[in-house]
This record gives sequence, structure tokens and C-alpha cells, in this order.
Amino acid sequence: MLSERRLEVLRAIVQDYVGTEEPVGSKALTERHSLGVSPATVRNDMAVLEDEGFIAQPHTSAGRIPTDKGYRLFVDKLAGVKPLSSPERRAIQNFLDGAVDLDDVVGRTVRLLAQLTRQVAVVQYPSLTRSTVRHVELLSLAPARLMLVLITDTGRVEQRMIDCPAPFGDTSLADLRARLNSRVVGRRFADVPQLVQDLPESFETEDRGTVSTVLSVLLETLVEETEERLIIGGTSNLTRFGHDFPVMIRPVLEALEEQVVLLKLLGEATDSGMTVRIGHENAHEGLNSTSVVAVGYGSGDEAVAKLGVVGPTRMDYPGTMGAVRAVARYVGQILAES
Amino acid sequence: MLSERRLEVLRAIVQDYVGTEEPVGSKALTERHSLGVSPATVRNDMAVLEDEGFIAQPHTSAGRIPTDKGYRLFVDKLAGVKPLSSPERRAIQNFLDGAVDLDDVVGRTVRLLAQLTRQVAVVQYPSLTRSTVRHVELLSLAPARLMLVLITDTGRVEQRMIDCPAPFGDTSLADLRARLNSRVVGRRFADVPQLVQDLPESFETEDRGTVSTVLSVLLETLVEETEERLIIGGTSNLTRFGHDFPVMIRPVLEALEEQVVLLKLLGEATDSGMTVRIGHENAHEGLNSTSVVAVGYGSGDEAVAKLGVVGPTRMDYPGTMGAVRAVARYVGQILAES
DNA sequence: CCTGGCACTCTGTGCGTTCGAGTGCCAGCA
DNA sequence: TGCTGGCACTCGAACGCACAGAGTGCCAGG
Repeated sequence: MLSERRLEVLRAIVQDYVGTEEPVGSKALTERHSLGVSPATVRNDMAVLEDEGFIAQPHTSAGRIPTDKGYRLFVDKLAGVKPLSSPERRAIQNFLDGAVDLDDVVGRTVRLLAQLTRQVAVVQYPSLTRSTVRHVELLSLAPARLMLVLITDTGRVEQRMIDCPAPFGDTSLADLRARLNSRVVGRRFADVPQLVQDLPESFETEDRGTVSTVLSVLLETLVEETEERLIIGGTSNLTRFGHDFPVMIRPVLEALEEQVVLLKLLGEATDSGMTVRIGHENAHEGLNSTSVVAVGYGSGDEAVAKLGVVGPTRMDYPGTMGAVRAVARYVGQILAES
Repeated sequence: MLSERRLEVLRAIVQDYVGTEEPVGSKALTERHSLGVSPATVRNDMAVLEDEGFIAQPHTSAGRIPTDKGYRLFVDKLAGVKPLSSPERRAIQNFLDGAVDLDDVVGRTVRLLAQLTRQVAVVQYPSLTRSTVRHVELLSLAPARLMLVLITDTGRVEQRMIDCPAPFGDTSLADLRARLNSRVVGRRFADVPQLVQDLPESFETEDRGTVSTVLSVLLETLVEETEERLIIGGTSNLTRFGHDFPVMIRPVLEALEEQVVLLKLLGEATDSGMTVRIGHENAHEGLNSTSVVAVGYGSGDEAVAKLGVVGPTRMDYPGTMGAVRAVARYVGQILAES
């Protein structure tokens, strides 16, 4: 196990490197932090830290920079989550309070998060499978054409067109609408399939085809949309990556364009609590020099989706984690109110 | 006016520069194009073209590169629109045909366009004000809470929550729904305000407040959403910008994040036909080194929205214009079918 | 176990040289 | 008048080289 002072040295290295973006040497360290020891001692400590793989030097005769493993130790043991200042908290609240609908909430959130952390923000739309049904609506657009509208407790709305096998009367429609709603309103989307399973049987033979069609579209929608939507923002912050940003930015931009990659990224985050993935801990190769800070958010106790930021491994972890957590909480509140 | 040969020289310069990304000299020009004259003659022509402001040299003793004005002349007089190859056409059709709803169509379009042109693609959602109403739905979520759902002929759906001043009976609701639809279905959104103006008067006093509220939310939605939505893709293609991409990418990414800027950009495009804005012709400063190729698309003859690409001024104009035009046509077809 | 001292190793930078692509200009020719 | 070959000139990119400075590892001494 590393001694107290060596951990302190690692912390100092991380802090300085994050601040200056330059390899940090033993002399500079003792000058900027009151460690109470001489540069020579720090050098010895550094040699140990390097042997253990927490820091590395880009070239001989250069200072040290933290490795992924070093950042990991820093995040796990050395750094807390920095709470936001109260002006920042107020700014968040003001910024989010004006939202008029779910799209707006999500849009504002992603902009806010990007601005607050000066990094790329990713926000997932509230998941369908974890939400509950607020209302199911069926509209008749033409004799044999229906529109299905699904409304969730988080305000999300999905719609689908349905071509019916046979014309469907207005009374049958009202009937189906009423029965559907009485069964599923207030229930979780995940439970819907079983809840509606036997519905067709209770209808007249001539209508059963249409009812089945409607139900299959409904179930399809649930499955399709489990493949969640998400939105990203603040990509211009990628230019803040550091001097080697021209090399780094390409794969990162490509990764960000693949929704699948991002969803997996957020999905890997544990359900509760904040997850930090550092550098090579990210499965996707293009993100090997980035860190991802993600957390779940939701209207109640349970997370309905996740949000987070993507930035260089050399990032201000305490500050970023603080901002991400705070934003997630406020968004949860907003969703609970609506 | 420039002689035929000088125009030919300009065309050759543009083509070579777009291909090689390097300033092109007189010798290389005569070797790669059969102009039938010697380098010395070409040099004289170049001097003239430079005097006229069509080309410039980055440094003395370097080759020439086209200026914005040079590209403008090239696009207006020298270049046609290059039709796509038939495999490309088939690819477009295959790619777009699988779309299930409007979101999907737009999403696929933006990916397709980015891939085809290898540039940043921008696609605007079909405008509300230019669309017609397919259906208006009112749902009662709670005694004094309604949801308004607007459906357009292009398949776009908008919804809004409404808090009523007083409880609103089911019969009143059905009544309002019916009257609303009978007045506005099939009409253009732009005409809706006048069409519903006198609706509250025909209701019982106790319901008038709610009816007015509903109408004001409806009108509000129309206004708000006139500020159109759009989606972008292919930002990783920005890394293809050229050797000075690290400098250029920042302002471009920032501009792309501002929906307002993009909307203005597309808005400037003339209603019919393709618009090309080159370099400094773009009002927004961050886009001074990019060109924008945009065109309207729609389900019928009339454009309901625009789409286009943003790329370096040094782009393959004929090819890009061909791809943009082709994609717009196919999207129009898809929308007309749905 | 810490410290000061010392030799060593690199990288980054500035400077001068060379090389070559490209130009402008001019005299000659059709 | 317009095109061509020739020629001197310019200037940026590439290369080599020396040097300063930051940082290291190691060692002997407290």
C-alpha cells in the first residue's frame, strides 16, 4: 500500500496536470504545494508511483503525467465530489425552470450540462420500459387508418400509424380505447404486454384482426423505443482537449455519432450512483483517451434514464462529478413536477 | 470579360486544388490538363485572374488557390450539377425506404447525406406553417388537464399540456374536438388562427375560459414551432477539412450548435432551386471558410423545409450539389407516400 | 528515511544553409 | 498582337547543429 505522502504526491500531480496540461516535475510540485519535503524526496516517491503504474513520463527528462490507473485511484480514494456554488445552483434552476415540454427539458439539460462542465454532454430520454403509462390514445385518421399515441408519466409521447386490415367503427374504437386505458394506465410499460394479451378475445370476430394489429404495433413500439433516444451537445468543447486535440477529436466525434455506442456507454453505468469510466476502461476504442461521467436520473427514487459528460481523461473530476450530480437532481425534480 | 481559355484555366485550378488540396502552379496545370498552351502563357492568364480577384497566392513563390469569388464563378458558369451514379441512386432509395416514421425519415436522411457528401449534413423538419393539418386531438388526462396533439400531413406530431382554468366535461371536450377538426383539417397551419378566432363564442359561458386557453396554446404552438427544429450529422467529417482544420473546426462546431444560426443559414436559401453560399457570403463569421449547399424539399411541388450540407469552400461542388438535389427529391417522394 | 549535490538525458528552440517549386519579366517568333 | 522559351529571383520547407533548460536518477551524508 502506498504511504499517505505518496498519495498526496499523486493528488498534487493530478491537480497540477489538470490545471496546466503539462507534465509536472518534482521541483514545481514542491513549490506549488506545501508537502513539507524536498524535491529529491518527491522524486523518490514519483519513482515508486511510476513503478506501480500510477504515473508515467512522456519522455525521459520530462515531468510525470497520471495514467488511467492514476486517475482511477484519484477518483476512488483522493477526490470528493465538489458541490456547486450557490450561484451555480441558482443558475441551474433558472435555466431549467422555463422548460415547456419534455423535448425542451432535455434540450435545456444538455446545453446546461455542456456549459457547466465545458465538455460534451449526453442526455438520454426517459426510458419507456421504466416509465409508467399516463394515457393511450387511438385516433381515427381514415376509415382503415389509426394513429396510436402513447403518453408516459415523464411527459414523453410516442406515436405510430396503423393500417387496419378492416374498417373499424367508431364505437369499437371507443371501446378499445376505454378497455386499453383501464388496463394499462398507471402501469409500467414493461408490464403492458401481459396486461393486454387477452384483449382481442373479448371483441367481435370482425374486429379482432384490427385489435390484434393495434396491439402488435403497441408492443412493437415498446420494443423499438427500448432502443433509447439521446441527445448530445457541446461538441465544440472538444477543441479544448489539449494540444493533441487534432488527433483525438476524430475518433471521438465518430463515436459520438453512433447512438449505439453512446447508449452502451451510458448503459454500462451502474443503476444508482455515479459512474466514472476512465480512458481505456471505455470499451469503445475511439474513447480510449476520454473519460465518461454518468449518472441516472428520474422523477422518483428510481432512475428512468441517464445523463453524463464525455471529456478528456485529464478533466476536473470533482467539479465535473458535482455538476453532473446536481443537474441530474434538478432534472429529476422538474420531471416529478410535470 | 475573361476569355474562354482563362475560364478554362480557372476551372482547371479549381479542380486540381479541390483534388490535391495544394496550391497549383502553372507547370503542373499544363501537365495535368491539355490546355494546348505553355506554362508561360498560363502564368500570364493567372496574373490576369489574380488581378481580377478570382485566384490568390498564399505566399509569393507558391501556386495559386481559388478565392471565394473564383469559386463563385466556377459554380455559376463553369460547373454543372453532377448526376449521381445509378448505384448511388439505388443506395439512396434502399436507405430511405425502410423508414417507419418522420423522425426516422429525417434521421436517415441526415446520415445518408453526410455519408454521400462526406460533409456535415443539416436537415430541417418539415415546417408547420407550410404544412396542412391532418388532425387535432384533445385528450383529457385529468379533470382540469388536457393534452393537445397536432398532426400534420407530413407526419409530424406536436403535443402540449394544457392546464384548464375550470374542469371541462367530456361532452364539451368532444364538442370542441369535433368543431376544431371540422374547421381546420386539411387547411394550412398558417390559416388556423383566423379559422378558430370565433370559436369561444359558440360555447357555454362556463366553458369559454377553457376553450380560449386551448386555442391560445394551439396558436402558441404554431408560433413556437415556426422556429423550426433541425438535425445535423456527420460532424466527424469536419476533420477532413484540410491541414488547417484544427483552426477552422472550432468556430464551425460552435456555429453548428446554434440552431438559430443554422436556421438562418437555411432560411437564406432561396425557396426553389439550389442555393450555394461560398465562404464570406455566409453572414455568420464562424462559417466564413465554409460553403453551404442547400435546397428545399417537400411532399408536393412546394418546399416544406430545407436540407443541405456544410463543408470547406474547397469542396467538390458539382458532386455535392448532385447529391443534395438527389436526396431532396427522394425525401420528397417518401413524404408524399406516407 | 530524508536531503543536497551532481552528472546525465532529452526536448524545444533559434539560426544558418540548402533546395526546389513557382513566379515575373523579357526578348524573340508567328 | 499573342504565344513561347529562357532566366534571374523570391521565399517557404527541410535539414543540421548547437545550446539552454527542465527534469531525472543516483549517491553520499546527516
